[in-house]
Amino acid sequence: MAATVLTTLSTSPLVLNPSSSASVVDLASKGWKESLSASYSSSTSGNWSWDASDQSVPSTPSPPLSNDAGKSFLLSSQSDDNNEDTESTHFLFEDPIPRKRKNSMKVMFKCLWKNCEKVLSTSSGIQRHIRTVHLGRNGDSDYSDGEEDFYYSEIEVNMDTLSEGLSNLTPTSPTTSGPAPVFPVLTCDASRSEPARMIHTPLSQSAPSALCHIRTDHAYQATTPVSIPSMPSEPPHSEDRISVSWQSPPVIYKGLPGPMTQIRTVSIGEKRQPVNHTTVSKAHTNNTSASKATTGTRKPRGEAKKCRKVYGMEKRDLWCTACRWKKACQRFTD
DNA sequence: TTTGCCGGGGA
DNA sequence: TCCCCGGCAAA
Repeated sequence: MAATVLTTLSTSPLVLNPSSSASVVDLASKGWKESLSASYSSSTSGNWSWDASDQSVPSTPSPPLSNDAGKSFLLSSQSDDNNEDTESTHFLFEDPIPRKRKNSMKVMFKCLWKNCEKVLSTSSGIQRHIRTVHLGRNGDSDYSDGEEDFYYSEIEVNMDTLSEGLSNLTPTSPTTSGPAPVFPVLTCDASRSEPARMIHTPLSQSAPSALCHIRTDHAYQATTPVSIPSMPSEPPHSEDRISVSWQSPPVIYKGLPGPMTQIRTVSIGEKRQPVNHTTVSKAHTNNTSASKATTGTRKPRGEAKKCRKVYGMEKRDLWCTACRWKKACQRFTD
């Protein structure tokens, strides 16, 4: 294995700096074995535990990556900065599409299990955590049926503000403002594995609003039955169950004071918003919902289906007159 | 790119 | 007043 790695490294164009080869050799000779035997942190007290040693990714849908090539990438990146290795590993192994790195964003994986806020830096780590701690499975086995995917979510953490956030973060109240977050009610006690998927709501509903912007990757997984490895014991309703879990996302934000962009707080990367909101301060969180009014008196587009959407262009005679005249729909009002 | 609809204008 | 449509902005 080590010889293969070294051979790959010697031919890899990525190793441009000869001075780094020493550490590479060092890592290859003694470090890789340790890094492969994933020792996940089983601390239950800390909400922010950093699992830097875990680099095996047993059950991700990533495209197959050559082991040798992956190792060479991994080792060469390790030689640069040890703190970066988990991210670069994640960068290489987790995402088929290279993630845009903005400032110092870091992708973490947060356990969504009730009363468990464990955050790990690798998906395999969080999967193993869920497998062993919550699902009661053998932690040594890398076998995964994919169920763990439903119990953790990917979050992006701005490392610039993480240290600040850590000082304020408490296990019981991770929010700084706004309504108390509703953590995912997975009803694990009733019947854990089966209905949990069905009940699993879009993750943004459970987003702790202080530091995390939870991506809705699981919505994709939920609507894509292919992504769930088939299991012999899996009941035949799995697809029905999965499709039910996809609710219309805008429902989540009803009753909240402003557009959804306003409930996102500041310390997380501004992925969706253009220039206007990037410099907003921490105290400037929820009550800026009127900022959109600066664009004019145009009322925001409603969520309801309109005549055009419902009937289509070919049945335009069924539209309400307002829709026919390109006015605000009167039939499907909001 | 599609969709909702404002604002304006013709009949 | 009815009807149509250019064009803007949100999705």
